[in-house]
Amino acid sequence: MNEDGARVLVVDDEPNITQLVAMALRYEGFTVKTAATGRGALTAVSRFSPALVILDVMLPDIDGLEVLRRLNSAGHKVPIIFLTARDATEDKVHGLTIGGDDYVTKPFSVEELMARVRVVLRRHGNGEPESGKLALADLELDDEGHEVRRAGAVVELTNTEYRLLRYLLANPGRVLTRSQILDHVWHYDFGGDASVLETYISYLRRKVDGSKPALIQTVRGVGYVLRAPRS
Amino acid sequence: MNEDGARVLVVDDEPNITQLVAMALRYEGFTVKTAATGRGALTAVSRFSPALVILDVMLPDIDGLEVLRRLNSAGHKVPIIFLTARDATEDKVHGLTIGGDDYVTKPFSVEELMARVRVVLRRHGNGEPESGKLALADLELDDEGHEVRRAGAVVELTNTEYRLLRYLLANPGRVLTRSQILDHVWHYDFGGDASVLETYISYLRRKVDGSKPALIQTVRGVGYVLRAPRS
DNA sequence: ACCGATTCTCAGCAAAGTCACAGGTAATAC
DNA sequence: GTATTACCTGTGACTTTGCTGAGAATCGGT
Repeated sequence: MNEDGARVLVVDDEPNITQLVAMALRYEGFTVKTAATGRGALTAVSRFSPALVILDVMLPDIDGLEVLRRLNSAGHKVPIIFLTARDATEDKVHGLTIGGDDYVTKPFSVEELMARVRVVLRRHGNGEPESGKLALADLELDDEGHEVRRAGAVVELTNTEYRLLRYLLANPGRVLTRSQILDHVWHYDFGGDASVLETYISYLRRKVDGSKPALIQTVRGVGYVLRAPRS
Repeated sequence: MNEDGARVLVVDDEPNITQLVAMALRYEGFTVKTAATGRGALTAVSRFSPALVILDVMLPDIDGLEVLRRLNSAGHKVPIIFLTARDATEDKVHGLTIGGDDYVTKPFSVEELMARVRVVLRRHGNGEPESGKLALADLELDDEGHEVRRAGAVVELTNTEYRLLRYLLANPGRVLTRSQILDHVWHYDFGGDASVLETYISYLRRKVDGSKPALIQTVRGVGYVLRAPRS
């Protein structure tokens, strides 16, 4: 997927999160290391020299922004994606992430974070050499422009619709269970009614499948697949 | 089947369940340990370091979700499949299954649970390197796409039909007794009339064998086999 | 603080799947 | 050949699952 797998360092004090993120990154072919503290992050950066750091702002010892400052003054130019709670600090992070950096508010969905990772790595010429496009039959999805086309015509999607479609499209012909989809596309602590998924499938069908042959297929009792209509 | 047999830990307070599940897993080539309590699970994880834990949510001492939390905060990165009653707690489980985790509602069928085990282990790159496909003569079954083909043509099956066929196909040429089949394919507490099986064999014959040479064969007084018609 | 867009809940409906039953057919025993 | 048993399959009631519309809650931008 990535030639040799770009190196990514994930720093968070909750093992839940590092585990979740590390797994998703490995699945996409990256080489991943994790750390739980600011100090740990600093040493890991110099030892592991990652192409990207995913860094929680709140850490038990040195906070994430301080880590950024120290990395900068030590001359390390690694891009960072901050993880931050959705509150006032958000603005502070905003101000400081002027480099190639970015930030994602907790709780995020896996698809959301992976999207940022792709953007940041591409911007640094480090990422996958892939086109950033997914396609199946006459359906195309372009990550760069965040655009979807069916038979050449642009389809306007909301963010959630887009992430859902992207996840399905990234696994063509493979049945994804409800819980897999909910785990990838919805916030990791989403505790709500699992029927949102059905609602969004319904939205997607209306917008993407419309009158055309149906690509989004239900596998009753199991989940959903995206696949070219058979015969 | 699995190279050296990945280790799986099964935790439930009903010995019935642990026995049933352990047996099925051993049959598939896994190395299995069981525990009956949350504490037991925690120590077993550190001693046995399984590649997967199957964990009941309701346990006499520490509940399953708490076990997950403790494992995480202890830095153990083992994926978990939760067993849960089909009620409101289902949603709660969702929020916490953020890793590569999954859940199965009780009462489940063995085939159902094994399907999840395969998915989770594959997702973690731990599982069998197998293709996820089964075949016999011109009959193919593809787990990823949940698709069955006979002589290349897709055969539309319901979920129960699929599980039944899969079980037969996983044991080609081997006669499976009625009770074996009922135990594997139907919910473990299925108390109904054993003649459902005949009904489903009938469905399968119509859909899979159709006009073609019959692969599904009755062994009168014993059970059923799937085997290539002998000349 | 407002307004529009988006996300999510909920409930009713429609469709599909599951299972019990019963009468029919085929195999086996005597 | 007939009786007996095991198995097959059509019918239909019941259950489960998924789809969709309507509207409440939330988010985001001005």
